[in-house]
Order: sequence, then C-alpha cells, then structure tokens
Amino acid sequence: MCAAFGPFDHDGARPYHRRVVGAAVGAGNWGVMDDALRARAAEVFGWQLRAPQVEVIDAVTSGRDALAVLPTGSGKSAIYQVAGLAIDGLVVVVSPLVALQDDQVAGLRRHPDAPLAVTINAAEHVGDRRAAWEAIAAGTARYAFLAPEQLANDAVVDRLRQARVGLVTVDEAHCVSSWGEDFRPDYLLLGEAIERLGRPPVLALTATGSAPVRRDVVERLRMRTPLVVAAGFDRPELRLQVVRHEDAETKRDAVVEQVAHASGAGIVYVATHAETTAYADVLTARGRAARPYHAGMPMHGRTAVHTGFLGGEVDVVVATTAFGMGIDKPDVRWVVHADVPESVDAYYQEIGRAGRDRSAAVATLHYLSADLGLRRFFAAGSPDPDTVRAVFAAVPHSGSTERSALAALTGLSEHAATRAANLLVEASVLVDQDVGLVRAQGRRWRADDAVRAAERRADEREHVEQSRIDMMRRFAETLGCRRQFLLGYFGDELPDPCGNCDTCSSGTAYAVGSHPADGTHDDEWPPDTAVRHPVWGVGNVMSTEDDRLTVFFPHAGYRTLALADVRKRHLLTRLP
DNA sequence: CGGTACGGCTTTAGAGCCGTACCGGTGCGCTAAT
Repeated sequence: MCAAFGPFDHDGARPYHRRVVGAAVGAGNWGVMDDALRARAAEVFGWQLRAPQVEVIDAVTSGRDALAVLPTGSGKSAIYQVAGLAIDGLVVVVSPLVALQDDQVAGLRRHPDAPLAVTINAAEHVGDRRAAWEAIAAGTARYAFLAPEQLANDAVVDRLRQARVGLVTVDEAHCVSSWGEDFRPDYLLLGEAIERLGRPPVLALTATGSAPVRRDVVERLRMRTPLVVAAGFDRPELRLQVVRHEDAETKRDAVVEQVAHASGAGIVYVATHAETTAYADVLTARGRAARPYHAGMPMHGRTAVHTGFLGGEVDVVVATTAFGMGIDKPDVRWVVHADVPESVDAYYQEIGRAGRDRSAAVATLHYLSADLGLRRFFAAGSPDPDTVRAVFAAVPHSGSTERSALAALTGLSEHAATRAANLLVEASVLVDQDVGLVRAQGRRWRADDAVRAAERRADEREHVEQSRIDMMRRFAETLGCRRQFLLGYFGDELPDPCGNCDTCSSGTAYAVGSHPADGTHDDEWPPDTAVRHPVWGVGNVMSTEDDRLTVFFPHAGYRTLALADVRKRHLLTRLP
C-alpha cells in the first residue's frame, strides 16, 4: 500500500514539476535526513526514501509544519510512519474513513519491527478500544488513527494530550476544505483541537490540491509558516477526452456503448444512487461484470463490490463519489464520467484512479451542460435562518457556551447546530475559546444582524462553490489542450499542448493556443502572484489563457479578467 | 437546477399532453430496538 516508490522511481523518464511554495527549504537541504533515521527506515520498513519525502520528514522532525501534495503511490504514508520512528511522543493520524484507518494499521503491522499502531473509533469492540487507550497511556503505542469527530470529544483530547503528542498528521487533508463546510463540520474544528493537544507540529497530506484548497487547509488547520511541497501532478499516461452531448438519452447511449466495448477494468462515475443501478443493469445485460456502488448500500454489499473489483471478478463499478478513497487497484484502465463532477479538484482525483500502474489509461467525461444543474443544487443550501438564530441565542452576551451543549440548548441535531455555529464563527459573530463559544468582542450583536452576517457569509461561500463548478464547465467546453487546462488549474504549467487529449487529436488545442508557447503568457502575472482587486479583494493568479487572466479570490471565487482591461484600468494591484 | 413520477385533463374510454410536487452526494458517532 504505502510503498515509498511510485512516480519518483521514474524521475529520469518523466519530467515532473516540483514546486515548493512558501518559505522554501532550498534544494541544497534535500537529503539531510539523519543517517541513523534513514537506516532505521530501511531496516524497519525496507524503504529508500525519495527527495520530497525526505524534505517533509526533515521539516516535521525538526518541529516545522508541512503540507505535502504528492500523487497517490508516492509514499505519503511513509512520511509520517518514518517520522514516527524519530519523534518523541505519539503520532496522531487524522483519517476520514474507518476503513482507511484499518488499512493503515494493517499496513504497519505487516512490518514486524514497526512501532505499535492503534485505532480509536466507534466501530471497535469495547475491549479493543480499552486496550488501545492503555497502550497510548503507557507509551507503547506510537501511532493512533482516528477520525476528526473523535477530536470533538474533550475526553479524547485530554487523554491524548496526557500521552504527549509529538506530531499530528491529517491524511487526505483536502477533506478539511471539501467536507468541513457542511458535510463533516468537525473538520473545521481540527485547528483548535490540535492546539488543545499541546500544538505539536502538523503534517497535512493529500494527493489533490489546487492553490485555493492548499490555502484553505493551511488556514483551517492553523498551520504556521508550513513547508509546502507540491509535486507531480501530471499523469501523461492518462488520455483525456470529453464528449459533448445535447440530450440525456444520447449521452446514456454513448456511455453504455463506450463501456460495453472498453477493454480492461474501469469505473463509471454517476451523480445519483438510481443511476448506479440503472447503468449497472444495462451493462450487465451487455455482458460486463458490472456492479453498482453507493453509500446507500448495506456495508457488506459495498465491501463485496470493492473486493470483487480488486480481485478481478468485477470489472466495472458504477459508482457515486462514495467509491474513491482507499481504492488501490493499479490496473484500472479507464474512468468514465457519465455526469459532470462538482469541481476540477474532484474530477482530477477521480480520473487519477486510472492507470496507477503507469500504463496507458483513458479518462472520458460525457458532458451534458444540463448536468451542472444538480451540482449547482448541491452547492446551494445555506442553513435555515431560524437555526442560525437559535444557535446565536444559545450563546449569551457575557459568558460562554460549550459547543457540546449547543444541540441540547437549541433542540437542533448536533450536525445542524455545529454547522450553524461554524457559520457564525466564520462570519466573526462568535469566537471559539477554551471555555467554549463566546460572542465576538467589540460589537453588541443583535440577533437579526447576526443572522444576516451569517447569510452573507453563506452567500459568499455559495459564490465560490458556483465558480468552482464554472471552472468544471470551462474544462469541459475548452477548445484548448485539456492537460494544459488541468495542470494550470493546479498551478503547474505545461509549455506545449500534451498530444494525448481529444483537443490535441482534433487539432483545436494547437489552433487556440494557450500559455507561454504562443507568446500570450503574460510574464507580468505568473501563477501564484498575490493580487488585490477593488471589488473582489485579495486573490491569487491561477493561469493565463489567450488574452484572459484567471484569478482565485477566496471571497468571490474564480474570476476571469481581460488582460487588456487589467493593464488599461489598473484593475489589479500586486501584493508582496 | 432539472429529471421523473404522477394526477388530471380531453375534440371522452385509450392514449397522450400538461402542470405540479418531489427529489437528488459524501461518513462519523450514538442510541434504541431486536
């Protein structure tokens, strides 16, 4: 699973763009990892570590925070596992799924000399849980895996703090950004929980991260001048194609035809539960071993599909986004999107499940612009004003209210109460303190104003979400090179059209041109440049395309500006 | 936002059209009933 090899074995054969953002550790510092630790890593795990891993391990073992955006299979797990050999104290690993926690522990236990790893979650038997806590208290356990929800529990935080935490690792850290807002609000409380653990160094790991996602992760985890390493976004072996459709029926037919004839195993991504069964039935009738997969299925059914896919008895999984993390099958030959995903980040993650063995694979998006409607619907949905009002009222003018007491005080569900509280905190109406939630200083909030401020914040967030969906639309509709678009989105530049996508094959990518190759790249505004706009505030340049500049504004989302306008009207001010 | 199911309508008895209501993704932890 967590092999420390992968893409970095092929440095010579494959140019990957390595970028270090923020206060950089220079290339000269690569490989300074303590010889003794290097030897221990080889002895315990049998790994030869690669440059990006070593750089990140160096940072966290010397007490610095780090965010590593590294491709799947590049040994992200090895980073905290090896760091754990050198760190004095417990390594807490926050992981979004219990299944992933179990996988990680099983992986560690395969190395007889590796330190003890335990999990803390509600799925465990009482006896195992007690044993895990005893091992933590006695200092015999080195790695403790848990979900963010566990850290919302004061008792858990206290017991971990008493055991002395030497490193907090947040695995699949993009979840902080994509799930924290409304789906799993406890992700937003991680930053505070880490402080209550005694503020050990923080290591965030993910395989996907556009600049806005990275910034979000750093901010929400309250990381301090972290080392940010982002490497290897390009997947040249993956052919990218988009097929546009005018109506749902022809789209469905095209998906079925393609999958019926596709060679090798693959994944069809759809938007709803109903579609998973509908496509799986048709594809089964067409002779494929196809199975549906979604979160509404009983767990044993999900497990059967997953293991059948890994084992080869199932060669097509028709799934919602539930089928994703933890799917470690090297020879997935194709990923077909029957519905457009919610963001380019999600899309890139999903197609990244194809071709992990580095052999040729195909990613096809069947695009119907009407499908964006469902994504817009999911992106909407501010909390009900009465809910926000109730939570606001539960926090007195002077004094404080524990978050854990909110649900009981308001009669709301834990989930709804936490969500509303998070929104009020983001709107600077409430503040998290050690004693609990308090009202922000410097202003006497009236309930109406508080609700309105929360609504404004929710609207802002919705705009950002809508603009991310719009970026997905632009990817689907571009005539330019798909790969240049994708890499540009992640802040990487590909100088020439890739030659391995539909627009390159049809020639439009060369006709349209983009990026530096045709001289339209504006050296004045390279990617990542921090800027200020009079209306949209502070942002970062994402990419330049033809005569337009795309900038991400945390409060307004992705915006496209005409370069001529920017020059003539001095629309953007460069920030240091 | 847009697709689908369904009830009601009719140049009236079988089928097709229209408008309206409803629904849609991701997982943790906990509790109650079996």
